[in-house]
Amino acid sequence: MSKPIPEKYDHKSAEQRWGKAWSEANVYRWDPSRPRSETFVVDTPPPTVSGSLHLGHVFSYTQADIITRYQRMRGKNISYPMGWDDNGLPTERRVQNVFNIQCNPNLPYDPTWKPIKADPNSKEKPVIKEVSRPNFVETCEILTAEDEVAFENTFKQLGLSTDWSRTYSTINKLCRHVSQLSFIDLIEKGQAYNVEAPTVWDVDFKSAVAQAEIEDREVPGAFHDIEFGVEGGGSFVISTTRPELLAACIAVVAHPDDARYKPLFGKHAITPLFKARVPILPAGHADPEKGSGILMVCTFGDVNDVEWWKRSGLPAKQIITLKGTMRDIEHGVAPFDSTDVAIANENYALLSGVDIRKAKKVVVEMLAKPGSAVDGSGTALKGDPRPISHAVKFYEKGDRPLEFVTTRQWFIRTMKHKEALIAQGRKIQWRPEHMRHRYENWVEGLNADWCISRQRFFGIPFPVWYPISKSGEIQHDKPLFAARESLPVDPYNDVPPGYTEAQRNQPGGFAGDPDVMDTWATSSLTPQIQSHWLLNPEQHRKLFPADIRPQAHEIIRTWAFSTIVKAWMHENEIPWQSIVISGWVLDPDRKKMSKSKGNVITPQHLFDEHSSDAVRYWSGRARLGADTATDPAVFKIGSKLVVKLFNASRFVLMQLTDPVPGVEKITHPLDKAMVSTLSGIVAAATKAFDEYDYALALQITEEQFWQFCDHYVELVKGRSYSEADTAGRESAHAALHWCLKTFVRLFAPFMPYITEEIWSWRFAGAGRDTFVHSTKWPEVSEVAGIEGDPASFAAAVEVVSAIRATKTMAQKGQRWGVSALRVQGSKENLEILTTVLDDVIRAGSVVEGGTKLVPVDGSEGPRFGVEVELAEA
RNA sequence: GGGCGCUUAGCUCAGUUGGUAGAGCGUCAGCCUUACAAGCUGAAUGUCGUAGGUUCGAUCCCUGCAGCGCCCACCA
Repeated sequence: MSKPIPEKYDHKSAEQRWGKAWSEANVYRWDPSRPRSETFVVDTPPPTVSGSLHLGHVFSYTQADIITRYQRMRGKNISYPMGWDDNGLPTERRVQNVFNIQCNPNLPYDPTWKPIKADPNSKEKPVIKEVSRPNFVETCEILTAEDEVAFENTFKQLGLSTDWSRTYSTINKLCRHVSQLSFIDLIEKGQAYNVEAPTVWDVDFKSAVAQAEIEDREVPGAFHDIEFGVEGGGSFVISTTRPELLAACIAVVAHPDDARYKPLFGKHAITPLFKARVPILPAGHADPEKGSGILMVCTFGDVNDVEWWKRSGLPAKQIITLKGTMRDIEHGVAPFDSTDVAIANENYALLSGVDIRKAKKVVVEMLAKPGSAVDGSGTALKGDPRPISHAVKFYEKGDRPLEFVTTRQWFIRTMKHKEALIAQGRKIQWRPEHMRHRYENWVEGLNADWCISRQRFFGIPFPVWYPISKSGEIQHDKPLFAARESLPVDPYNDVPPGYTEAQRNQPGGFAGDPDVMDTWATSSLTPQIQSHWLLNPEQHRKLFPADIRPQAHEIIRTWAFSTIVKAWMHENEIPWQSIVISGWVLDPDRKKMSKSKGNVITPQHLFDEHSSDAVRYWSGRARLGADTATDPAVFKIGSKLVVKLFNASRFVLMQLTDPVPGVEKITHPLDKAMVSTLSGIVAAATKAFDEYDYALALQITEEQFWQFCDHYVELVKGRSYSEADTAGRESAHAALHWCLKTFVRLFAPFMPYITEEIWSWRFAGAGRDTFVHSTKWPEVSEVAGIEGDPASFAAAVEVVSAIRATKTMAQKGQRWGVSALRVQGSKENLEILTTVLDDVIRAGSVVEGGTKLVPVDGSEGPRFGVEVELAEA
């Protein structure tokens, strides 16, 4: 029953020992045989496998783990697999660098090829080898597997109770399968489509980007005042920050009520340099207060341009290429329409093929030249450019502003479903509740459908081919979709039904879709990946929708949003009952921890120095959604608590008889009071946990635990050691045992190692009770019928504290004797005190017969007046 | 410009049916007390951001304002 109790606690060996024991006993395995009603499903974030885990991961994953451990102790069958996000751009770049390879999707799979790591110290210019997409994916899996081992070790040391037997990675076959199924399903439901249209485009990555991946950055710019001519005479000045788009100008607009420009509406303007004849029209989005109040519409400068162009029916003048250069004049794009083709051509020749950053300078120089004005009388550029600072859209991983260019992309319809998506969000419990606003705010602000295609190589391909006409044109409007049964496919290595490989890229043959899916197109399916969705409908019913989605708040607009979209479109469901949002980890100066700031803290040395339990304690103290500063003091408090738990448990357990009396032996009023108080804590902690307020549960548990150590254990010591008072001793032992067992269970979700250690000494039993993490969460019913009066405990504490204070003021040790103790109080309060007076006298070292209780009237002020007389020696 | 959150002791933070302010850390003073000196005992510390309002009474409810942080939008 009981094991020898060690004298010192070594957290490092305990972490190793218990980690191994849990794993061998499969404590965290999901049991597929149990029904949905007994199951608790966690939709864990798959961390991006690149670099290392930092304290932010530790913080948020711990919070989810605490909730999950609580649910497990409540008897739930936990489904909690870890995933690795190794899909997408970060991995693609690393694989390229580490192996000196590049993906060429046009190559066939080469089963004999093996990746070789490049020497990172080599001074020679690397030779880049091109490999097929399947080879590239395999290489990626090799590289990420290494990181995944490191991640897994860190998470295991942290004590995450994930089911490591069910780990997935977002590029693996299962995820490719589910992602492609999702795509086909959305095609069939009419929610996915492809179209050639102006799309947000990153010129460095040469890929489309979704609205969710765009961020604003404040950058310097300058207003350039450019004079336009008016057909039939006259002129006006436009202020623009993007003079390089002048050649792409298709119209000029001003606000319908703007008196300055009203007379011009319906007329035509003539652009400088290119002498294009463009209409002057009213448009609501023009702000009379901004610039000169009149602006040019270019194809395409911003969202307004795109919107306006779509409605106008005017032909686009696309002058920016996918590479971020001005289109070549050879392709016959210049001069578009012009009233003076020769001059337009001459001017555009200077821009042809030029990088857009340089093009701005070139255009400005041309505009500043005498004679550049439309009527030839002076310069078209009026005055000097006026520097401003303004927000510009960037791809979140990019370095150059985004452009709008016309490309063919796959989209998922979100714009027309805003209402439904908000309604779905309202069916989900958000913790903290106010995070729901972020979601609704985002949905309401959507201005484009969700673009899911990326012009990258590494990722999940679209299960799509296109027929090629006899004349060699790829027929994008007649896509050939893979059959569901054939998934997953790679259209560059697999052949569409009815074709042969020989027909690939041939007139009359077919071509594979070259794009891959956006990472979020896969991450949006994490609940369905865990449940195996269409691949295993029975398992899906047991695991979908999930119970909780833990995640960070900055990815509400990406991960949470896209997951809600998919669950709704596929099955008209919410993906999870609750979404619990963790806050950010801030450095001690309250700045967000991030790689780019260089203030990232890695967890390993914190584990070593303070123990995993202490680091978890720090995470558990922070409330959901609250940004939390890294405070070394809190880690210290955590390790102090670990040590205290160890010492107090050791002390309590060593004084207990074997076997320990059952709770029915708890008869002493002080013991009953302690038990009742703690049972109240159990009820409150349980309620807090059910509302995902684990931090409150920890706070009240911790508070009560220190009370237990400082007061109860001290008060009860004498009785516990007593030879004479058998009933009193049994009562004390039974109470100490139940209280400690209860504290250990209450702390278990937060500090899995120290609690398991203590559990093993005396509490471990068979089956479910083998481990504290599989045992039952404490329940009030365990001590049903024991109704103590917490006031008696409080009375004892008050009087003992007064005795201690007297001794401390007298600079005496606490063992110093008390020759006389006089307590004044109301009759009722004295009666309460009397029930526990024996413990008070022993704990305070009061001489026999030295105690006097004096009843007084009135109950103002403190409950007792305590006079203490210290013994001479 | 729209939205959200925060503002309580030197520091980190608790404080919901509104009733004379709490914890830990730190500070100070003591104490080797039948576990724990990585301990124990005790002490000091706040016009609860600001200005109004509601109320017998406001840290808590309402309004304005300020500072900090975040999300979104605009960005010619």
